[in-house]
Amino acid sequence: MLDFSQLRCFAAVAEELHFGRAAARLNMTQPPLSRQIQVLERVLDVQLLDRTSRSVRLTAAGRSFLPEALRILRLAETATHVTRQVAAGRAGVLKLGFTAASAYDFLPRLVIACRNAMPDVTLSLREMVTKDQVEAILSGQIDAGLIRPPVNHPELEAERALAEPLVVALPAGHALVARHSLSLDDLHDAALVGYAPHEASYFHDLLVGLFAGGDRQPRIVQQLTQIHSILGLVRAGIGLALVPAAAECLRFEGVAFCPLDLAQPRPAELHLAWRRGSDVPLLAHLRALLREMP
Amino acid sequence: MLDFSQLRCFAAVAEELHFGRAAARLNMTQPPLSRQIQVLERVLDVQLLDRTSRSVRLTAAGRSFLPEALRILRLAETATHVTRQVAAGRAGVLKLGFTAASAYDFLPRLVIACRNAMPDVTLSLREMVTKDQVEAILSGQIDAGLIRPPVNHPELEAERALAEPLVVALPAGHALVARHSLSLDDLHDAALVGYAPHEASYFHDLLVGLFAGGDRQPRIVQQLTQIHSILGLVRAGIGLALVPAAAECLRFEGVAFCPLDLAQPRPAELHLAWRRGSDVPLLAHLRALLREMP
DNA sequence: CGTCATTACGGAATGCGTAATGATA
DNA sequence: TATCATTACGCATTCCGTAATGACG
Repeated sequence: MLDFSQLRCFAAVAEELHFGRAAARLNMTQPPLSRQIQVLERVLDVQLLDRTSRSVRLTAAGRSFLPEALRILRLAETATHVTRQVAAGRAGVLKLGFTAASAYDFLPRLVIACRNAMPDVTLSLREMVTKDQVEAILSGQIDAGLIRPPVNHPELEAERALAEPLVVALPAGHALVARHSLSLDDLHDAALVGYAPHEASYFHDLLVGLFAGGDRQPRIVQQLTQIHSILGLVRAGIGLALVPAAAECLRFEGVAFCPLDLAQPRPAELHLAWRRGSDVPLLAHLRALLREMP
Repeated sequence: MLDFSQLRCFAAVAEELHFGRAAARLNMTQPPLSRQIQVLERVLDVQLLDRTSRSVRLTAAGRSFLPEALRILRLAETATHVTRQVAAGRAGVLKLGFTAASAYDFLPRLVIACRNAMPDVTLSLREMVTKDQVEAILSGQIDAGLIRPPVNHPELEAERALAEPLVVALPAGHALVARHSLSLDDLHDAALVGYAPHEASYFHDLLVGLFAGGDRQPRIVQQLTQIHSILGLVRAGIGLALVPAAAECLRFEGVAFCPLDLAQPRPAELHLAWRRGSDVPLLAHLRALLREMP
């Protein structure tokens, strides 16, 4: 069967057209080189070289085989190199899930940082809600996911990637638009567009927690899942909404944003989750990258 | 260093994800298979498989290496196949020189016949005058050439590829156009556009031979090299010309052709020439093809 | 305790290098 | 006769297969 060492021998002889020089180039003596070529010719059942004791010339078949041999050798070379890079986490593909809201500001910054730090790495991105990401991580469809906490599946590990403030979204003409900042007290009378308890449980629970213990609860007039849909209702005057600060990136026409003062200034968290004991080398680099991000 | 057998072993295990089944597929026992994988991993300095005594899984590096390994194996397979085909003369490139006149009729027929008989063969064609073709064959720039005889260089061999009649080219309004055929006698008074003695020595000598011994020589009013140029002069009424029958394929406007009766009915020969002892396997097939051509 | 990957070990084959041979100008 | 590819031969290494070991359910 074909053999890399035979290919190297043939390439050397074909380029030198001289067994002695080729052997020197290969750090070996002529006799074994001679035999390697003979074996290769027997394996192929094709004469590659016309040789007398005075001259060595390529046959037509040899001329056709030489570039193929070089190509195979080059391919083997790059394959080993790339594989080492992948093993070291400096190259390859990382399949990453993300929630819609993280795409507004955080994800693009992550992609840019990744491209700068690891140019040979490709992020394969898929938008999914948190629950689907957990499934996808467990089944191996994605290597990691940017999800809303808490991550309490025993097969998963996670760490915080981002914590951002909440802001109040108001319709452009609203009386509170003029304020520099708002507190929860300012919202106690307001109609609020809220989050669906199952599909957007993280923000739903966050809101419930914020208002827990207060005398008067705000009126939740709708419950939605996606932030851009919520802003649409805000714009239509259905109510105000509490959204993560990244929502301001949307520049939603007819919607204004106002900072919200809270005891916990950055309550909206995004975590990176992955399967416990994952052997994807890229993951370690991605986590290092996340920790360095502002 | 990398090894084809290791690649085959890895491919089998990566596809089966089971050393036992992979070993069976490779017609070997598990232990050497195990070691081949270990050696491959040491050569690459990369772990390709995660294996417990209960399960075998690919690592990220292994997933990236598998398609490369398969590609290398496939390439090696096709390279051996193609090389065998080239050696057998059923594939490859044959660099063929040809004279301008042979391109009118003979060369296209040869190309078609070649394509039908040997679909994996490419003819690389170069128009050159006979003298240049001889040089090009000797220097290896072309493998063979369609040239005008005689071929008397000791390093060359040749055989006749084609013998065609001569025809008389006349301007459209010429008195002799009405004739069904002409003889040399009909031309003894005529002005003739002839061939340059050096650049077109074959046709020059042919004409000289034809009229040798006759009482009155025709008047050679011009000496050119290329047939299409000669026909241009014929059309302008400068004189008649004797050209190979293939020239009729040109459909030169304002030029008529008339058969020429000669003792030797097909005096214009085209030969295939090649370097003596050429080892180009395709050449044998091309010669066989030529002999079968009408 | 059964399955499956790995390690241990003995024998065969492969491959190197040195020395001898053969062919060619 | 000098050069250069090939054949001959001895030695070390590699690699297979059988047998033993070890890990995991």
